[in-house]
Amino acid sequence: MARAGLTTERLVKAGAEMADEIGFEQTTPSELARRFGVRTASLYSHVRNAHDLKTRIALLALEELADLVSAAVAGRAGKDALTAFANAYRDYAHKHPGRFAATRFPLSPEAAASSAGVRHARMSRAILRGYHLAEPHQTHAVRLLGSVFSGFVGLEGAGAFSHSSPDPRESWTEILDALDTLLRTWPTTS
Amino acid sequence: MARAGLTTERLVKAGAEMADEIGFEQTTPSELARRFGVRTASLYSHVRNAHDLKTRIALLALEELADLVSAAVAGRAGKDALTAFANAYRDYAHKHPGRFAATRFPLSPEAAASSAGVRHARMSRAILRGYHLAEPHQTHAVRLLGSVFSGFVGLEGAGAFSHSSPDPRESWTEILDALDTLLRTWPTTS
DNA sequence: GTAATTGCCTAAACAGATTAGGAAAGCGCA
DNA sequence: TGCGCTTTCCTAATCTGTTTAGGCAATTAC
Repeated sequence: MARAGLTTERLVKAGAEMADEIGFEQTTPSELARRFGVRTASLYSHVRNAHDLKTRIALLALEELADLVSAAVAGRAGKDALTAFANAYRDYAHKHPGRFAATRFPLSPEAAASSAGVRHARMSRAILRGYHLAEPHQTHAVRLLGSVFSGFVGLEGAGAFSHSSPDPRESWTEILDALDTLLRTWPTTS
Repeated sequence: MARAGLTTERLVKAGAEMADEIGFEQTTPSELARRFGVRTASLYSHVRNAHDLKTRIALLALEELADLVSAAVAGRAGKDALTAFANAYRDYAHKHPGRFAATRFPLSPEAAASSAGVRHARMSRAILRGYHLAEPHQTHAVRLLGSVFSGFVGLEGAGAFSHSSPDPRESWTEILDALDTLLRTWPTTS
């Protein structure tokens, strides 16, 4: 019988594509096996279990996202960098909804430590370099940016903006304007 | 054999408590049946299926949250109302993590229409009344507030702030200050 | 007290996750 | 080329969760 050529990497890659097609929740070992034309049990030599598969997809997505954001931000500063970061993030979520959902999969401390989360944190701080915020204000601002991006894209994906006008893209643009203004005049009165 | 006294309402209520204890994902018909000391199949006279159970828990949580936020905001205006809204929201997520997760369960259009989502939207707009923003800026600001609250609490719950100082509460306070400033000086230059 | 109703049961089918052990494909090496 | 070793995928089996169909017993209504 011809072999299917399973490897951990191919499974995770295919799992990520599957997530974009049918949703991260529905990305299960059995469905993945179906796509490779093998029995479910055959995956277990390459992936520890269902949770491990999802973790690996999450790590892949975090790396991809970090690569894209990093490329988008390179050579930019100030508001230019802010919008490049934000748009790269949002574009990724739109093009790869399943992978984006995967980036929200709760990681174990060990998995989180080996993830691209560190790169994400560093990039957020890099954005703020042009705004000259001292600690602890910089950390607060990093957290605000993360909250806005994560929250907006999450709500948009959940359809929270679907039943009201105007188009979310207009809100996105105006919100980025507002954030830029806010960062330039951050109230450091604590 | 003595009856367990199952009703849809009791099941949903218990399901919500279960979600807070073991997580919304783990809130399944079989586990719920276990807690009531009945067979899983017995639930199916009161709840259509697993998805229906989760939807009902989500609707319950949305109502509860709307009640709490509404009570917190009553009689307040401006920054006072803003922080009351925000804190009620965040407190609920802390006290009821499972229910809060349930509020993010994707609802069908019909379920969403019959949900407390409308109340949430109305309350967000009420908050902004004190800031005198004209449309479409008010809508953009509503979406920003929703994004920040949802994003911050989501990230906090996922442990995204656990491995860096300072305490998220400090960020929360400073972010609310910043939002207040931002809303009072919203850049209407579109 | 009996009839109708309702509530929870048993039984069964089915799908997904996971483990153990087997057979055969492909590789390294004489 | 052919031998054995390793790896890959398989079968078989178990367990858990979801869901439907049909039955008996507890409650309610008269």
